[in-house]
Amino acid sequence: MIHITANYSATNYPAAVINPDKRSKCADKNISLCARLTSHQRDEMSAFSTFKKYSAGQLIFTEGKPSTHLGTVISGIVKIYKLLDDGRQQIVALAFPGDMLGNIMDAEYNYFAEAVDETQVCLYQTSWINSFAENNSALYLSILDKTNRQLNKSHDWLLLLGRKTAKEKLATFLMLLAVNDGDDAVPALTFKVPLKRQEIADFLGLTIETISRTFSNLKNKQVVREQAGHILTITDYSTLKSMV
Amino acid sequence: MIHITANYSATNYPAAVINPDKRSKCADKNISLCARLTSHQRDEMSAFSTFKKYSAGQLIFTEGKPSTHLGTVISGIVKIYKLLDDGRQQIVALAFPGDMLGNIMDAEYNYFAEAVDETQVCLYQTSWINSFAENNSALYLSILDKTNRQLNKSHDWLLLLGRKTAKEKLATFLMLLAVNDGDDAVPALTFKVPLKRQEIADFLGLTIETISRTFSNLKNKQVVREQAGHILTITDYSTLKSMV
DNA sequence: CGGGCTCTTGACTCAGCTCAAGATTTGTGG
DNA sequence: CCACAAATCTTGAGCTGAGTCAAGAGCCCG
Repeated sequence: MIHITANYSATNYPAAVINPDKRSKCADKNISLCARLTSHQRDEMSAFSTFKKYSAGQLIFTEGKPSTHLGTVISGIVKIYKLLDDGRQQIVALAFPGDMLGNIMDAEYNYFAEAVDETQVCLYQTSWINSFAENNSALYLSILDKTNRQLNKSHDWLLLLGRKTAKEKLATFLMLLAVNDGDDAVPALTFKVPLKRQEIADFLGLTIETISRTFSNLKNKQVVREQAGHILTITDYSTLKSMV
Repeated sequence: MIHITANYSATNYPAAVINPDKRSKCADKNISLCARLTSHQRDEMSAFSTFKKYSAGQLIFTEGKPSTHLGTVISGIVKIYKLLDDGRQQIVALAFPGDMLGNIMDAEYNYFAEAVDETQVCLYQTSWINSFAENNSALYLSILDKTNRQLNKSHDWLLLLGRKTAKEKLATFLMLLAVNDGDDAVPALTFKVPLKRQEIADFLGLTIETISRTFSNLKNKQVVREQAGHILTITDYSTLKSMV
């Protein structure tokens, strides 16, 4: 662990547009990394956060580049993916508001992070985080918590990729979106599917054609309905759930 | 985070055989969780560790059961897996010596951990770990480091399961074993394949027959050789590597 | 309203699965 | 140390779920 005591000002961040509204600080939201901190510590962290906006398709992190920042998604969705040499792609996670991006243990980013739609991200310099956390171990605990959640989700997805059929994969994905868009424990029955067919394919380890056919199948069986703009409605929740 | 201040003695551990050689403490090994601690802290941790032996096939953790312990593999190999209702299995990770088992953030184990061969594990009560780490944040950092490594490996495996062919999967698996059995940066060219065909299948998201055929294929192409007892020799390293 | 994405659908292929039968290895008891 | 039963592994034959290739339809945005 190298602690670089250097320039903690809001420079040196990945290229994108800085939100002109500087009042919007991550610490203002309860979803950020500082949930476990006191309000004083929170203010301190907030002062060193950078608030940024990315539009759909913009890269936030690049695999192999020096890992300078840790982020928290404030709004929007970020896809985390890896590539094989020949271009085959696998989305290894989706980051929703409250989810952490990057890590403080590695020298380089170990995946690509790309905004799926209009996305707001709060960024901290990893060097600053490391210094600050040394005297505020609650922050380490927060980061550990986020990392552990990501690991659990990865494990679930390994089971999906390795052992589920195309139908089960798509059903699981739709349930995930429903739960994510719902309030508390009540899944949403109508929501926007934020990913394109190709992205869903890259998340589920399938091809775009299989996604399309499987969607058609679900529509024919009246399990889901879809309106223009990828607005999806689950019309037979119990059947969908039983496919997961 | 609930800190249960209770009985820290060596009771309440998962059922198995306690090593009669009580002198063998985890902290004696450099591979344990306490690598970042001072020798004094290490002694303290050591006093609360339980050293246990598991024979091949014995369960160490059971998914869904209360998460009472955090472990470190001292010797042997542990398979971490998840199950679907109908019995389909996916090994989500292999834990080699030095690797951590379990977590301190969740109330229940979220996977099965089973000894692949004769395995020695060092166990700490999660309640004790949480109390101790509050005043020794280096321990949180160690756990974060281990968790982050596991996450990175999971991401690599998601790419493998979602996007690689059977040949590429097996080649990747064999390279992983070679690197793991090698010294430093030099992979071993001859090593024991610790998993049975069915376990390799469950790790790579394939069937036992496909594993067998793919092995035969590698042998026919003189890329590997196999002796009794699953002793494998890589005879054409560059070809194997190019398949990864 | 037109051009470029994105999505769907059809026809065909094929990697990997299933089912089945033997072969080989391993573990155990005498 | 051998015998032999059980477990594990290999191989073949045929099948099938998902991939590939190709064409056309829908839809978004300037």
